[in-house]
Amino acid sequence: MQAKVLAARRSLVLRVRFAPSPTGYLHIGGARTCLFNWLYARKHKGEFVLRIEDTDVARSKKEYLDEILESIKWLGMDWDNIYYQSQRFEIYHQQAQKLIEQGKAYKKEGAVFFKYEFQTIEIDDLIRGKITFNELPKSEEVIIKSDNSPTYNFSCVIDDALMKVNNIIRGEDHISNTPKQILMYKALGFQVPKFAHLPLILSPEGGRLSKRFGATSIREYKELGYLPEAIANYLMLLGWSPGEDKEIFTLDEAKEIFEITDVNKTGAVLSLEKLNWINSEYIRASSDERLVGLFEEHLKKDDFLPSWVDKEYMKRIVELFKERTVKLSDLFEKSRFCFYDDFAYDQDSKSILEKDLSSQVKTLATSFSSMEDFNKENIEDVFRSTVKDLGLKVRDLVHPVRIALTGRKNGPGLFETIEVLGKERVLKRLERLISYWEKGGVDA
RNA sequence: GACCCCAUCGUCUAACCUGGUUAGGACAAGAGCUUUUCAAGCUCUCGAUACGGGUUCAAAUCCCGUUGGGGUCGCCA
Repeated sequence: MQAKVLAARRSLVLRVRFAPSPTGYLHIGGARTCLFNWLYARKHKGEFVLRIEDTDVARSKKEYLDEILESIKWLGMDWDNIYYQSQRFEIYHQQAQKLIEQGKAYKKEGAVFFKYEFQTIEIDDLIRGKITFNELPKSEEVIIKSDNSPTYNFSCVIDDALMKVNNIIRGEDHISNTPKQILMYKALGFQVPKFAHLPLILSPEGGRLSKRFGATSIREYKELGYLPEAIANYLMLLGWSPGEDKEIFTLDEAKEIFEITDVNKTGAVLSLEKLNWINSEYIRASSDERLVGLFEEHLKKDDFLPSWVDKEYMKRIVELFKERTVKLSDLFEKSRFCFYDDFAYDQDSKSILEKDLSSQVKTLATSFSSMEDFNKENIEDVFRSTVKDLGLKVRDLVHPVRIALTGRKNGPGLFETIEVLGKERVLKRLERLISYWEKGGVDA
């Protein structure tokens, strides 16, 4: 009795799944499909199942599986159940046998074919409404291959039916699989689930996101320095909107209001510009501690971090660059001068160095060297009064000094930069600029 | 080619379901303010209902067609 009640409850609860194949890394498109499934399950207090479609034993790899699972978690999702198709071959064979016995399938050339008759098929799509197929290209379909493994359409139907997946949310590229699958549901005596076909993510050139487009896997985006919340946020925005002109929102907020029926029908072009903007918003909103952690992790991985660097120093660098960081990789790139002295002066900054100001910079260095409390405010006071005494404008010295300290003409505020680098290194770098002028424009 | 899906600024979208908005927002672009540069921030500008027919007092919104774009046509998933 108890079991019966449980079984009834089990079929009532909303159940969705994400079914990745471990033959590659988790793709941007797959991640969004996963996201929408997860959101829908959480919104309706349903169950989110992960089903690993590893029937292609030759192409499936543990490395890919691990990465897919890790990416899903990294983006902020979890799952209630996980199944592996490679462990369920027995089930597929039983179901195929059932069809053979009923005369709905037959063996040929070592494979099992499912045979069906033409009929009009209607899909009641949660996103698109009614989709009608008036004809089908074939009249039979392989369900068990000659190597005994099930085909995608067959194992998919069996599993969705037996796992009681009652809402199938997947990419639009599966629409044309749906009629065959519905025929299989019916032949096997299973209840046909509801379908929702998501629009595809398109590349800016039009067409599918392909190899021509730079990064396609979640893992690559992580390595490029995108934050998981930013990617999840951006992906949700592709085809769905929380309304009220809201664009920056978390998974937690979305899972309260997400509705699959609100998803758009139109394919969405991936825009790195918008992703970058969202990422920069999240970076600016991140705590310094978190950024220091990520920064450190990255620099250690590349064996870049000098041993004298401590957490406090990292934090000051983060403060310096946070506001002008789009991706974490920018932070890594732009802050190199904070760790090493061996940078060259940028080609396009050399024009600023054309005018020889060696004596003025010497004066500045002297003023700096006699300072006791080398903090931002004092540095600014000393800098401004020195410049005034020299009869110069602030900008006359700011630009050359920035190049001396960072190698570039653009960067964070000069006085903050001077403070972070510290007196010793600042003086050393000013020396270098002076000798550059004395040697007639040759960098040491 | 056959079958199927889709159509609002360059891009993502709101308004579409339940016809009545100066068709709104964001990214990008351009201009300005601020300023030691860059960035950020603030202000402003540019910019769309693919086309043609209906239905209706009224159409981005409903219907039909055209055009355009996309997807699928594997013993891959």
